Amino acid sequence: MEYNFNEIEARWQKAWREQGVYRTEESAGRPHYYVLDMFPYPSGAGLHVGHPLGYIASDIYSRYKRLRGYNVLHPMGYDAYGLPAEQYAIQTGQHPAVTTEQNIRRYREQLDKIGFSFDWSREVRTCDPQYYKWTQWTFIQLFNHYYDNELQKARPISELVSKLERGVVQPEGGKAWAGMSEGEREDYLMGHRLAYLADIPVNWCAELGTVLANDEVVGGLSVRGGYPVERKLMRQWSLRITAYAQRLVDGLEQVEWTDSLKEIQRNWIGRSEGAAVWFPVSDALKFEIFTTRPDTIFGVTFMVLCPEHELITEITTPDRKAEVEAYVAWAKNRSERERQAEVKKVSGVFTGAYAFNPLTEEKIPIWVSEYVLAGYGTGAIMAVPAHDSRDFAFARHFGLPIRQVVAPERDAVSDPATWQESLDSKSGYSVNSGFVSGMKVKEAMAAVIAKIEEMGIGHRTVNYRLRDAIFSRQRYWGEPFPVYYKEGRPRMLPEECLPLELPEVSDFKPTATGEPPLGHAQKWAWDEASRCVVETSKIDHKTVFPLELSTMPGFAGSSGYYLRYMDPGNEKEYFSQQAVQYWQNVDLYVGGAEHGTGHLIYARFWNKFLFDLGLAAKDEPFQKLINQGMIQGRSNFVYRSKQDNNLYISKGLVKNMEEVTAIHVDINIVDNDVLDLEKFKAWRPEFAEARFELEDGKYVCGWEIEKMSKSMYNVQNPDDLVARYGADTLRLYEMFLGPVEQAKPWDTGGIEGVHRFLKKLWKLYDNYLNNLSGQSDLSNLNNRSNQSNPGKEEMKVLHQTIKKITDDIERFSFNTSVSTFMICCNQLTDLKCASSEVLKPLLVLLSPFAPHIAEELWHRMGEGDTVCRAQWPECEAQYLVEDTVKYPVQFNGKMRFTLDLPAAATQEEAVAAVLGAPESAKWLGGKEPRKVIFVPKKIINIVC
RNA sequence: GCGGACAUGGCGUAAUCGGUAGCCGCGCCAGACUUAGGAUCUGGUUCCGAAAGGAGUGGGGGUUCGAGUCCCCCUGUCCGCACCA
Repeated sequence: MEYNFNEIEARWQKAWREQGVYRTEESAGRPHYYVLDMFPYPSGAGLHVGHPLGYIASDIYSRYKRLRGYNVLHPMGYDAYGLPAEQYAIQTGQHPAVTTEQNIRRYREQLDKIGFSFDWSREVRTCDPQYYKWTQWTFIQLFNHYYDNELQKARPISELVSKLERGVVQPEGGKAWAGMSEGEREDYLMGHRLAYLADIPVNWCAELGTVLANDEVVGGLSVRGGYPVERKLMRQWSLRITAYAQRLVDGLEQVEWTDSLKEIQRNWIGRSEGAAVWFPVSDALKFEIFTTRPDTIFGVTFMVLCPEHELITEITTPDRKAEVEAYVAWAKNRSERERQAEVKKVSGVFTGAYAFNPLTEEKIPIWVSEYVLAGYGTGAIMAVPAHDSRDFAFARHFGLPIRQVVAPERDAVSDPATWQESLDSKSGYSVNSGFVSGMKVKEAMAAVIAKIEEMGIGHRTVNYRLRDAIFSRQRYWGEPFPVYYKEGRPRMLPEECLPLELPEVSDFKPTATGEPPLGHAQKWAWDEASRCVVETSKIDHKTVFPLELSTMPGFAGSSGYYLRYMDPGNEKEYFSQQAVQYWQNVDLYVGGAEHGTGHLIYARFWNKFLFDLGLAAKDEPFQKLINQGMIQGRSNFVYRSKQDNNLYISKGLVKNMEEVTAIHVDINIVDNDVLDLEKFKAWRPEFAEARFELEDGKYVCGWEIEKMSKSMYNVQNPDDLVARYGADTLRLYEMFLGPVEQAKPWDTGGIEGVHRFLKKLWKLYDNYLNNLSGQSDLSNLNNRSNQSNPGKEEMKVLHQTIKKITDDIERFSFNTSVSTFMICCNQLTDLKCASSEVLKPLLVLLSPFAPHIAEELWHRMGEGDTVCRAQWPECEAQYLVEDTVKYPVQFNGKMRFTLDLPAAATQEEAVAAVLGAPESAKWLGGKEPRKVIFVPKKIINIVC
């Protein structure tokens, strides 16, 4: 019988779906395991072969764990809110809900064809009101909580209020709680809520009409679309993720992620230890700076404020005023891109004012420069040009003094005027530094901190590079905020009124007045009395109030989705305690490393907050994480002659690339770099009249590795491959390509080999089944092996395979597993294996990788139940032991002969065998060997 | 500039503990069966050499009886961050 993969795969996919084979229920007593994929954004382009790479790997592991007796949760869903659907809507007027629904259907079809074991009854979509109800609910909780630095966890804001009322806590601003007005109190609390509204400098992208989070901006351009981004002060919702900075750093110790990804997160959080120091300007005025090098305080020769610093207008002397104002205005108008492009250009202006160094009592000039950032530390620095490269460049540019206070060796002082660069190293000794002179840098740091703490002018502190996450987007296609505005202040909707559903709008573009698209909504106002959404026209600011017009960003919906999978149908809670106590957290998370500074930080923060609320079971959401490598595209080119615009020259005949134009050609009309001429002519009208210069009768295309993208015609669609080779071949081939974690170009060159293996495997089983029914040549049967009595050789092959496959899966080395199967199949074919005791367990081993063919053969072998519910075979050690092993015997590292020894030979037996061998005599010459290195089953090494 | 990862045949890769480097597959070469082959099967395929033999895991050095693997330096590629005080 032929291996008819299309028929087999369709039939089993249907059967699995109808029987609910992959349904998962909580079941006490069974060990549980949660395998999660990063859910996809359903884009209009559909899946390409890069998407399933991680899904196949996680599917293999899920199926393996199930066969091992685990109750496995392996869900899938859609990250369905996002910019592309909305931009498509703006262009075509199609409602994002409609296009999203279409895309989801297409994704689902494509996913189904690959034979994944997802429990689709648990599907979540971030744009489903029953899902985003809980995104909104979490936002309200964030608003109603603050971070208690003593307890190191989130607590209800009412507790803070109570502490303030009892005087246990004093407001930082100086003004007492009791003396505050209602408004002042609300402002104060807003400064502590974990979700808060504030005027903050944001990344504003005019082209997209929205603000963006830091991880959505790269090099001053938006990640999506690559449009310019500028800094702008806007009133925005933010999440106080910085409150969790320390826990986000600490938590990395507990999880099994790659070192590189942990390092990416540590860098992003950017923890640095140092000191905060107050520098007085006058008796009434002082300002705070942050430094990681308190030991260099004796080397301060000027101070620098960022252009946004509030003190600038107060301290600037009248004669400098015009110049300073001009500089500040210039700096503020510069785009983010200009700033970043001109990082090396030094600019700045002197304010005319001076600060006093509290340790040296010197008068130090105060400057303003954009190299000091408003968003980090206090937006003000003490400049130590001798030991900081940026301060050094600034000092050189403006001719400011440079004073050495650290020397690489004790008293190795030189004239800084001769220096080419600053001495930034922390190894060395303090010099010219008063009471710390002569100390090592580390000791000097501690001593200076102790001194300033004693003087009450500063303290040890920690700073983070991480910024609070801006949570407002001026977009339509996102979760609405459960917020309305009363007397100019935000109010949360009552929890019972959730979800607050996204309203219909007439236009997805921002309004003429610059309001977000929700400004177009006819019905977008909150009636406090009837507690429902009413027409916008009814807003009277007495009983009917305006609702928030911005929506939540993409990371809102993806921050807690893994928890919702545990209990997706729950209408009363985000997820039940019963479910979360059973599943705990994600055991294995598979996805791309590009989410390292976005989703993976936000989700950890979200989870930690829910953990503080007593909802999440674990502090960290993702125990083990595997980053699948990106699959790049392999583009093909044709070469058009520059002389003759209809002449296309085969690659080998192109003598000079100057004479031709390389044109991207659709990889679907190219096979093994050979162009299909007829399909090429039919591809696009301009090629209809094409003529070719062929080599050996073929047109050979050029190729290059590029990003997989529509515009380069190099997108490999999995459906075509499934139709041509079957899902099992695709699954095996994607794994065979190389380690899951590694980035690699997509190349169909080797897919035939994998497909050939499945055909051989099919034949192996087909022969066995034919022999059973006596339809074929019985001489194929091996004497040593029949159905009830497998030969020892076959058992050896089987058990070696069990061991290898089990080890491979445990360490996620799926590419080597595929090789192992090929070897096993070849060996069993050579042995003419005809024993169900060997062939059946092999199908169980194969089923995580190639579930359809395994299932089909499993049934043909007479099994009733699905192979998915079989038991993973145990490896029996007796079959792994070789009777004898050939040992290469080496003298002084040079191999001279081999010896047959029992596999279980000991050191003594090995030595005796070597000494007894006639070959030894000439090397040892009767002497005892100096040393014998014996590696069981591998090698005997003799040192003479 | 800072941080991280990687470097093995013509290609994708393997070598799990420091122990015969190159498994498996692609490609290529030769052969078999065929009217035919983009089907199937068999054998070969790191490089140099007719062979014997020699060289060999980006380059240089070190540790070791023994290094693709460990340490130091260099080169190259990829990724992350980037005026973060």
